[in-house]
Amino acid sequence: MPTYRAPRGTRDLLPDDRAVFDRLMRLAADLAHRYGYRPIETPLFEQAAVFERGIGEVTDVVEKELFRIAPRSEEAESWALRPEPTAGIVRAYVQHGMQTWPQPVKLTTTGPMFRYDRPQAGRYRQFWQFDVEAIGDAGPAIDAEIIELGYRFYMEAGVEGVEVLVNSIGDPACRPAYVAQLTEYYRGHADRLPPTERDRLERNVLRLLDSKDPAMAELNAAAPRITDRLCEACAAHFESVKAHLAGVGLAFRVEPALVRGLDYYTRTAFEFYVAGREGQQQALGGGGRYDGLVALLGGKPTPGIGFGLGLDRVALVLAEQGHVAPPEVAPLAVVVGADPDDTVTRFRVATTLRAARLRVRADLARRKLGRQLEAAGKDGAHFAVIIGDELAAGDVQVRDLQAGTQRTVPLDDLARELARAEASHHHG
RNA sequence: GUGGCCUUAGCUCAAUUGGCAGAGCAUCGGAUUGUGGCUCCGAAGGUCACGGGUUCGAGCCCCGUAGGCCACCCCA
Repeated sequence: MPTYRAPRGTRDLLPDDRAVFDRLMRLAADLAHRYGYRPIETPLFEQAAVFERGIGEVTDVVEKELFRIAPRSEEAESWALRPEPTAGIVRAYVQHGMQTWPQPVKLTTTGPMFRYDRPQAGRYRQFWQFDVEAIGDAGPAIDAEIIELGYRFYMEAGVEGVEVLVNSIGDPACRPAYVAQLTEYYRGHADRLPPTERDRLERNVLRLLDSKDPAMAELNAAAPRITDRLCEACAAHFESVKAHLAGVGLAFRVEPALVRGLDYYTRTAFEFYVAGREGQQQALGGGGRYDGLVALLGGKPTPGIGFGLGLDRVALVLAEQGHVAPPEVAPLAVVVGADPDDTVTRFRVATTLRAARLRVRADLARRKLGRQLEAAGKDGAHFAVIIGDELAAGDVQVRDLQAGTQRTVPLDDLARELARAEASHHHG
């Protein structure tokens, strides 16, 4: 029983896990770059008010999941670890006057987020998101670009069975009326609401729509739909988003029950979902438009849209779908020696090869040659450089561990020979 | 935050109605001392998650705690 362990809901990404994340993060960076989004890095923590104001005081994320940092006595600031990246990025947009940059400002970041949830498979207190934001463009085309970018991430990552769900949740012009109507509808059927659902009626009516309670199915099917109650501007925007998606052949499903957990969303909401897996962590990512957020955080009224994709869940689903981690890049050569104690020479030869920019491991453990070669084989190294008595004549043995062949090479030619072998290996 | 199931070596798992904690893999070492993969031999590795209780005796029964998982809640 270890004395110390990783905190609840966190985990260590061991080299094999980290290799998967590396690949995903490289793909994320490459895709964002391809689409013209520039990397940004904001702090892992912010003034708590950034999240309280931005995300909404009465959301679950702020009410019960925010990782608050106890303020030091001499400081008034109340801080919290970021539960999502958008609020911090928008804060940076306002702070640095990005409204004077060419609009829209297209930004991306990938990193850990923190939520004080009860952990489960695919649900962690520290989790990684690939995030993309376009701030300063109200048009529907950018919505489609972002949705398509997110979908492409899953495709290029190799995730199978990703579905794209889209909806419009209206704006301040039409949503209040819809919410009122929906509240009235459910109140009229209050006697049919399970107790837990009755609580949500007053807190967040929209949440009733995506209830998993079977008792709600019939009631929800007959509930008024936001897509039927959008104002003219929102309806036109939504139609255009769908037309843009159809224009690039991207399959999507309109899901009227798709609502978002954070207050700042307006109009377009979307989610990437993978069906048919064990467990309920089927939402791989999601996002939406947040036309009110910049103003909420002290900037001029500025539209924005973005998404966050959960890398932990992508890694989980990839593993479930049978995708294995890419093999670690094995060293080109391992320097071994007949004299177990002569680590000086092994270290020196390896250093020379590394200076020639070759990927070389030195076996510095004091074990006999057979064990050194065994370890080199397990490493997957292509060559073993064997140092023995030939060194007196300025030679070493170079053994091809895959072919089982071996030949004498002058130490002076070693780097050149290995470099040539590596080049021909890569091109052959 | 609610309920349920689970926790034995680094990993995957055994252990009779309560009666001396084991295997495979991995690790390290050996097989007449300068050659890996195969094979054989050996070693190390455990507070049976942690803390109490019952009992002559607890990995096994009871209570609590922690962690994991599942369903909620929520979301990525």
